[in-house]
Amino acid sequence: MDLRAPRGTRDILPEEAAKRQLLERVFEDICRRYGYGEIRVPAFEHTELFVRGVGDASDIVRKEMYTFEDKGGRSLTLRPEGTAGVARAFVEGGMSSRPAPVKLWYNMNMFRYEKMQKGRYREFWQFGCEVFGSEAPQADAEVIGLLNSFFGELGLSGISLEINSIGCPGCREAYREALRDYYRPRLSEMCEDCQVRFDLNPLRMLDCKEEHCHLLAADAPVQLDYLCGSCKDHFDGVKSCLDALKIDYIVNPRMVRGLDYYTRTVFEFISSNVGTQGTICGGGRYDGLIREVGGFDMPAVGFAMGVERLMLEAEAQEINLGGESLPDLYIASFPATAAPALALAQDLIRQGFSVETDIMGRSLRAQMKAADRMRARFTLVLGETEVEEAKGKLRRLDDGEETETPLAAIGGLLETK
RNA sequence: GUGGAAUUAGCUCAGUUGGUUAGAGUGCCAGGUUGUGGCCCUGGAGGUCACGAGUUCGAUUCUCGUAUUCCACCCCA
Repeated sequence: MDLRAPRGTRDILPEEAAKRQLLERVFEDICRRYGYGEIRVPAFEHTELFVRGVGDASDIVRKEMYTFEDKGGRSLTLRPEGTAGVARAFVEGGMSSRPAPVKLWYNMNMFRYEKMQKGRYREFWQFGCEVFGSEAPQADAEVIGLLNSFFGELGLSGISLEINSIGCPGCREAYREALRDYYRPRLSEMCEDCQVRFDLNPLRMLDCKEEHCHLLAADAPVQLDYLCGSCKDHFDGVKSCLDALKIDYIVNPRMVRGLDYYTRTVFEFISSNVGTQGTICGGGRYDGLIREVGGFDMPAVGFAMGVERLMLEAEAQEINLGGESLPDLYIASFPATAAPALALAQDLIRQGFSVETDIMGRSLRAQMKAADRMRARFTLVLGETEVEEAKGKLRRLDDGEETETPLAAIGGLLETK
């Protein structure tokens, strides 16, 4: 029996948990300032939600879902992404009757059955935002701007933004046909995957890595040339907003996202520090999804960011995410004064300080070593004399300076020294 | 899902051309006398050498399988 954590899952030990907490705090705070409210949705949903929402042509639905049948015979799936569930909750919770736009953020774990690699896990976490109810390019620009602010506040740099427009269903169909017309005479030269993609989703043929397919893609027609008037205007609107926000971007006409629900704007934030899993964040517009999951027509735009990839990026850029919480005071004691020491520690903890005391039954010397090792700011030796006279010496560990003080005044000294 | 590499102490790694009780550094615990940390010294705990089979008198070492991780694809966050 293998008792290790299952493939693709990982433990987050205290040091890493503290760092992630910092990322979470920064993200939450940014979202709050941009006017987004938090949403939490179930970790599993009816399988059909993801099949309809994410799309049965997507790799996620075709081969990466953790699907199981519960004891009631329902087919359920651990969420492989957040948007479908959030969209479902938006409809089910009657949020479509709230004043538009409705702006939501989340921080949730996701599950995909994938082969492991650095930055790619079977259980992973995503920060995400969704804006419901606005068709305007300003909404697209706002979520991109939020991300840009987020990376900026973390001190991350060198993350490039790529954008594209894949059009609405109308102009996309025109483009699909143009693509098929281009590829049809060349189909026999192409790889097996692409022959499948030809019928299923010819857009995916564009970023095939097979050498020959890749060469053919270079001359293939580009979606941007097939945008209808309103989609073109929309894309121009997004770009001019990004310009106004002074956000650099690269238009990548070959970018295709893996989820079927996207319309018009798609974008990725890409880093070179995360190995081949360089996409830290991906998003776009999904104007048809709300109807797909049972609501009325409702435009929406959002993104999801891989928290583990963000961590790798922060680590690579040597961003200080903190992670250590040091005690203000270590109270050393003797067997006869161990109980009063515990009581004094409790008292100071209730005053808001971080205080450690010996729960190992160690010698004084060993307690001092322990205090040093955990890098406590101060120590106080609480012996019988100190207890009787209700005063003691507060010793600052970095320079050894000692201050005589009544025990009742320790809190004040910890604050000022 | 395809191809390749790796797996020895909590961590980073040596090592065994197949042969008694498997090593280092670091970390951890204790001690270096009676109430004071960092440096230093001494001692200790901790490994079924990833797991399971096979070959062999004998396997941590060779072979196969499995698991896990990593790399390149695929794909994505």
